[in-house]
Order: sequence, then structure tokens, then C-alpha cells
Amino acid sequence: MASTSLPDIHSHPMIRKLESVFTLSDDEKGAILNLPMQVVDIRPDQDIVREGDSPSRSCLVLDGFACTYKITGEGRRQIVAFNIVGDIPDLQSLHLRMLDNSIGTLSPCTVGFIPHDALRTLCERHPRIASALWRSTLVDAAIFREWMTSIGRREAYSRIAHLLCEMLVRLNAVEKAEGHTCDLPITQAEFGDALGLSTVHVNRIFQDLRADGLIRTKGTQLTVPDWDRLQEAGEFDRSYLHLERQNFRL
Amino acid sequence: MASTSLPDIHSHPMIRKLESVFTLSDDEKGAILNLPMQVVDIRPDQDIVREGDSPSRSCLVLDGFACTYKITGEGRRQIVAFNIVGDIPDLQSLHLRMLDNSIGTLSPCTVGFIPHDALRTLCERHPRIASALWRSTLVDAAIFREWMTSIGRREAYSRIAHLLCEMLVRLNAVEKAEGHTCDLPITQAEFGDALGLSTVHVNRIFQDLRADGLIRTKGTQLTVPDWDRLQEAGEFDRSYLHLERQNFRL
DNA sequence: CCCGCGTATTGATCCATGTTAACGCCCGGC
DNA sequence: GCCGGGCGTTAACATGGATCAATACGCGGG
Repeated sequence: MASTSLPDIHSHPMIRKLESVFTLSDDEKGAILNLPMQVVDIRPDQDIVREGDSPSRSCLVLDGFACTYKITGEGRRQIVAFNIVGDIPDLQSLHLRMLDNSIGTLSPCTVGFIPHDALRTLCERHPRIASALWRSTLVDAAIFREWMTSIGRREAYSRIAHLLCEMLVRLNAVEKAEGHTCDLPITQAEFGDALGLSTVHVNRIFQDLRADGLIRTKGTQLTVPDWDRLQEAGEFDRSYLHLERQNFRL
Repeated sequence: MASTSLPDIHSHPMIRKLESVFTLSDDEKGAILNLPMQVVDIRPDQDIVREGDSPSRSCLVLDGFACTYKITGEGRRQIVAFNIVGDIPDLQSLHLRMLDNSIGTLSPCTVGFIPHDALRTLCERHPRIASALWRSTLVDAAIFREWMTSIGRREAYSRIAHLLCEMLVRLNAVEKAEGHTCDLPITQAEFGDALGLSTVHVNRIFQDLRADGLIRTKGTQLTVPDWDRLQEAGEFDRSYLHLERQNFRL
């Protein structure tokens, strides 16, 4: 599969992501740019891969919002992660035969499928890239731990505040937010599925957050007028995101 | 630091764990056996490492039960993982500068501290071991996802049933259970902290599970008289544990 | 054999959040 | 400009689980 060439080197989301940890050599950058990648556009609310699949490739989110989720025996959905540009939400399938979760789009998405063979070769030849990819799966795990803590031990108000803080910081890190404003094409029902709350309750709390002046929304756009108070409300401390070399205005 | 030599090759928990995925060469086994390891006994309810630490070594659980946890701003505890023999609960610190969680003992524990240097060298020289360690952090993440789903979307009864199934399967995998019986030195308060429930409610549900004939307890010992029904009650499907080559009686 | 302490158990009451069911708004398609 | 569907909003009511406060049990130490 030929790779669709991207405008310039720094716009490759994988390079951008890895460079947030350390500087890549030209050789390493070249190896990434030469990865075979099948680029596909996907409509909203479509599954990219399904629980039980044994994919032979992983998907890199090039644009849009996706989510990782599981469905309960009773048919209830738990979203365990929101995936944004640069994320490789099923990188785990490189080492685990069977997917234990599904991944679906929330908004229109562009994703790049990269064969496992190519990734394995990349890792063998470039140990630093292998480490960086390992690291990125460890950051994902850190986010899981934080979400678990939110869902298990924080009340709805701070749970939502926390998630909004996280999304804003992560989107800033990939330049998909301008300061305290970002586009967040996530419905209240989807927030509920991520936070273990009902849609109705999410709605109630959103109104409280607005009334308290912590957030403002306009369509899918979120603005945070009082970043400090939102962080307090959510007990948000970004260190679990393990961001390094970030150029935050936040 | 000299390694305390262990009885025989197969009793090294790390070898046993890695061999559950693929067969190690003698060379690989030797490298693991030669890892420098400081062996320490730790009393119950002691922290092994704390959130915010930047350790230069990782700890391998050699015996006993430990847990990974976070404390909320309001001082509430969320246990995000139970650690048993063979687990390396802070392996992540090999690639992430700062720990985003604490790890503490539940029962008396023996742990082995292995310097990061030694682990990094091991990974460089033995790529298959590196992959296996990466894999094991991915399995940990899969367990996080499953717990999140339980906490977010399952009611208390099936949440507890699910966790008991998981512990029994994991303990069987490391030969720390005999069929449907195992020693589980975890208090009801600790179960509560792991499941996002109050101690009182955990107690009530345990009584329901006993009354329904799904479990029996005697001190810290758990017996599951009806494995099928317990699995149903917890919607338990072990595939997320990604066990391979297991010799289950279960 | 008794004491003391951590853990399990119980009962009463409260409340955060779920459920159900309308209704309304906005936006894209025709 | 109207229609339809998804999403947000509201209200009334139900409930799982939290909290608080005793009380009981089991076990190691003296």
C-alpha cells in the first residue's frame, strides 16, 4: 500500500507525538515517513475495529475524534478512552493477539492503517522508537488509572470537570485547541458513557458548570473562562499525562 | 547488589511469567537469573513506592499481595490494581519519569527491586524479553479497561463477582490457587476501594453472594462452589487477561 | 483465659444519580 | 420554507448505594 504523502515532515502526527518526548534523528524520521500507511476517511459513529478482532495492522488517528469502548453483557457501553490526532488506539494489538475492546469514530475521522509487520521492523531497527511507542502505551494506561479513580471515587461534578481539563490539555498538546477554547465533538450521551453517568445527569451537571462560570459551550465548541477553578473543581493535576516539552499557554 | 538465589530456575516468578507467553532460551533465562535484585520483606499496609516518586528501580512481587492505588483530593482511595506474584507493578517507571500512583502491601510481601539500568540492558540485549515486558504492561492496561467498565457500568453484585473471578483465574495462572479455592488476604474495605463501593455495601453483597451459593469464605480463604454461575453473575470472560498456554483446571 | 483491635455485620436514614417520558431546538436536505 | 432526526433540556419519580452509628466476632498477645 502506498503511503499518502503528507504536507511536511512535522505534520506527521506520529513524528509530532514522538518528538514531544525526545528529538528524532533524520534517519528515524525517515523510517516513520516511509511507513506504509493506508489512509481512510470514516464517517461518524462507525466502528474502526471491533472487540474480538485480531487485526494485522494498527490505526493511527490522523484527524477527528474516536473512542475506545467496551459493551457490557447488559448492553451498556463504557467508553474507556477518547482518541485524538496522533493516537494509535490499538497499538496494543501489536503484542496481544485479540482485541479486548472496540474502537469507533465520534466525528468524521481520517485514520491511517499501518501493518504490524512494518511496525515490528521499525521497532527492531530503531530501538528508541520502540521505547517511545512503549512509553505511549504506558501513558494511555496512566490515563486509564486516572479515569478509574474519577469514576470510582469522584462525584459527577468533579468527574466532568476533570475530563474537560484533560481533553483541553491533550488537545493543546497537539495544537488542536487555542488556549482555553477547543472543538469537542462529543455528545452528552458520550460523556455519560465515558464517565459512568446517565445522559440526563451529565446534562444537569453541564448546566451547573455553566451556571458556576466554569465553562461555556457553543455547539461543539468548549470555552473555559476560569481555568483555575475548573482544575480545582476536577482536582485536575496534569502530571499523569506525562507530557514533556510542551508549549502550553495553559 | 547480589541477587538472593532462588531454589530453581522455574521458581523465578519473572521467568514463569514470561514463559506463559513463549519459551525462553537458556541464554534469556540466564540473563533474567543474573539480574541484580534486592530482596526485601515488607509488612502489611506499608507503601512500597509513593505517587510522585521517581524511582531508579522497579519492584517485582515475589510473594504476597500488594495493590496500586491513587488518593483523591478529598482523601478517598481508589485501588486500581491488585498485584500478585510475578507482577512488576511499577514497570512503567522504566519509561515514565514520575510515578502517578502509589503501591502498597496488603499482606506481608517479599519484593525484589531491580535497577532500571539492569532492565534496560536486558531489553537491549534480549529484544524478545523487551517485547514480553511491553506485552505485560499491555495486559495490565487491558485489566484497567475491564475494571473501568465494571466500575462505570456494572452494578455492585456483578462488579464483585467479576473481580472474584478475575482474582481466581490470575491466582490459578501463577499456581497460587487450587482449583476453585484460593487465599485472598483482601479486606472488604479494600474491595470497596477497588470497586468504588462503600465497605458496608461490599459486606451486604458478599452476604448475597454467599446466600446465592456463589461463594464461600473462611477467614481469608475463598471457595467458589459454582464457578459457572459466578462467571455469569459477573459477566466474566477471561479473554481480556490475554493468558496463553495456561494449564487451567478452571 | 481475657483483652484489645481490626474487621465483619446490622439497621436506619439520606441522597446522588438513574429512569422514563416529554418537549424543544437547531441544522441539513429537499 | 418545511420536514425530520439527532441532541439538549426538563420534570417527576424511583433506587442503588452512601453514611452514620452501633454491635459482634475472631484472633494474636499477654
